[in-house]
Amino acid sequence: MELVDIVKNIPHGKVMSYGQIGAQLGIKDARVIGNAMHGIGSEKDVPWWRVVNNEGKITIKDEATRNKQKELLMAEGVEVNKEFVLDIEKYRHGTVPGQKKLF
DNA sequence: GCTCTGACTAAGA
DNA sequence: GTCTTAGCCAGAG
Repeated sequence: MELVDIVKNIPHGKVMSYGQIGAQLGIKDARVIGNAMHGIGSEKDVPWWRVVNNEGKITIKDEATRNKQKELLMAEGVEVNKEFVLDIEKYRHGTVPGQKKLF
């Protein structure tokens, strides 16, 4: 199981948190996910934009990339604020058992 | 090789 | 409540 496989597994219009993905990978550091995600940012085969932090917020440093993610999410019907925040409880995918237990 | 940094998270002060 | 600290892993230099 790789990072890209999990990201690809996210259905259209849904999102997952870095922590969730990290949990499935057995990685205990969610930052790694984002770091790896930066590498696949150019990959159009991977819906990297469906990955946000645990608060449902886009915490990307690069403004251009952040803005692009917002657009892509909104294009899929995901409601994103101007603060780059979405309703994580509403759009979360993966139903992690005890989602905040692992971290 | 080793060190730094980071698209994070949870827990403690 | 907000702020700080620690945890821990993958690339880049």
